[in-house]
Amino acid sequence: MYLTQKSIYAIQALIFIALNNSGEFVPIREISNKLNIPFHFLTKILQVLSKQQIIETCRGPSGGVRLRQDPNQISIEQIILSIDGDRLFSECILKLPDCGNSKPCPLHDLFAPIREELQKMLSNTMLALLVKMVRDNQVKLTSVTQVQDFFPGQKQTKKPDHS
Amino acid sequence: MYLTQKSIYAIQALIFIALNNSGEFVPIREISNKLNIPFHFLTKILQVLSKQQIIETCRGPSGGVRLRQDPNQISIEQIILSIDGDRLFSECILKLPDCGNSKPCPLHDLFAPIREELQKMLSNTMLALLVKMVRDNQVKLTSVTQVQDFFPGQKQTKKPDHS
DNA sequence: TCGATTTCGGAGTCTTTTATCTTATTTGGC
DNA sequence: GCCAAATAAGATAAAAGACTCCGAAATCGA
Ligand code: SF4
Ligand code: SF4
Repeated sequence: MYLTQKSIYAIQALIFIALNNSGEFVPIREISNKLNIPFHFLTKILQVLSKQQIIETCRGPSGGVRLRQDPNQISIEQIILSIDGDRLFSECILKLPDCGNSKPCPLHDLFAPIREELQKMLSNTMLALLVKMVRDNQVKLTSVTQVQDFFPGQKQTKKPDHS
Repeated sequence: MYLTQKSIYAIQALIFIALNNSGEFVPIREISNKLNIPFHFLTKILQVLSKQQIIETCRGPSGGVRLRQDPNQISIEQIILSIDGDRLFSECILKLPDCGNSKPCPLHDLFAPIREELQKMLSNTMLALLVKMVRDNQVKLTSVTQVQDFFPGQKQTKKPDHS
């Protein structure tokens, strides 16, 4: 598994939060319900993202979470690093006990470039791009739900580019 | 983690077995000792490789395991597929519940090419290459041991290409 | 044949990850 | 002040992965 379940949930949740970036706080319960993410598990993940200054939280009625940074400034790499650390970008494929640059294992020279390419791709992909793709219904955030179902009254606040 | 511990052990063990491809059987206990792989765990891994026709086994005194195929015909991809299945090459990075080609998730188009490149690299890398690199001491199979320590009397049976 | 050696195969244990439950603490509105 | 709504935090449980144990079966040599 490339990412831990935590990172996967974090990315999905942040897309959902960014979809509703009207400045209001989104309740964690709503994210949990709409995306089918275990509630208490999700709260702990969002607490980490809060400490990393990616989101801010507010307790009490009409509380919840919202982005602290511009979605154009949040890379997927950054989200993964916040939750999983640099495991995905530093771990090798063979994991020899004493590996490192000084003692490369058989696959090092073949694998390192691919790992770097993966990291570059993720650092160049901003949260805003994923949000746009979901908003335009080019891709789906969950298996059965479309973006209109998340915000029934809203329905494409941006100008529809087609049809 | 890219590979399971099982696959990592399998690759390391196969390199070790191929290093000693004199036609004799290598006892699993020896592999376990030299490479610091838990013995009973390794036993089960090798049983799978045996069923996959990659190695053959022999019980009793002077028994053990040996390659059934030419190391030039065994790809790293094949080893991984035997142990882990195609998880590494089919799983997505976001793992949406109902994902697939028909309903791509936001990262699909960005991630799929990298995953394919990884698979291509692993299918093009044959066990024999890793064996050669270890034999030439370009890389190490374990943290502290060199190839001479594995087979003290042997010491470069192939003609030394350098020095 | 007998005993030692080695793989085979099933069941069980330990550890990490994932998920749940329960109890605080904060916030806003009346 | 009081209640309801929401996050914070710690303890607990379930699931998966990694590893161990034990008895059985095969093989070889004396
Ligand atoms: S030497 Fe390279 S490929 Fe080998 S374990 Fe270390 S980082 Fe991974
Ligand atoms: S759509 Fe593609 S990237 Fe998304 S979960 Fe499926 S395979 Fe992975």
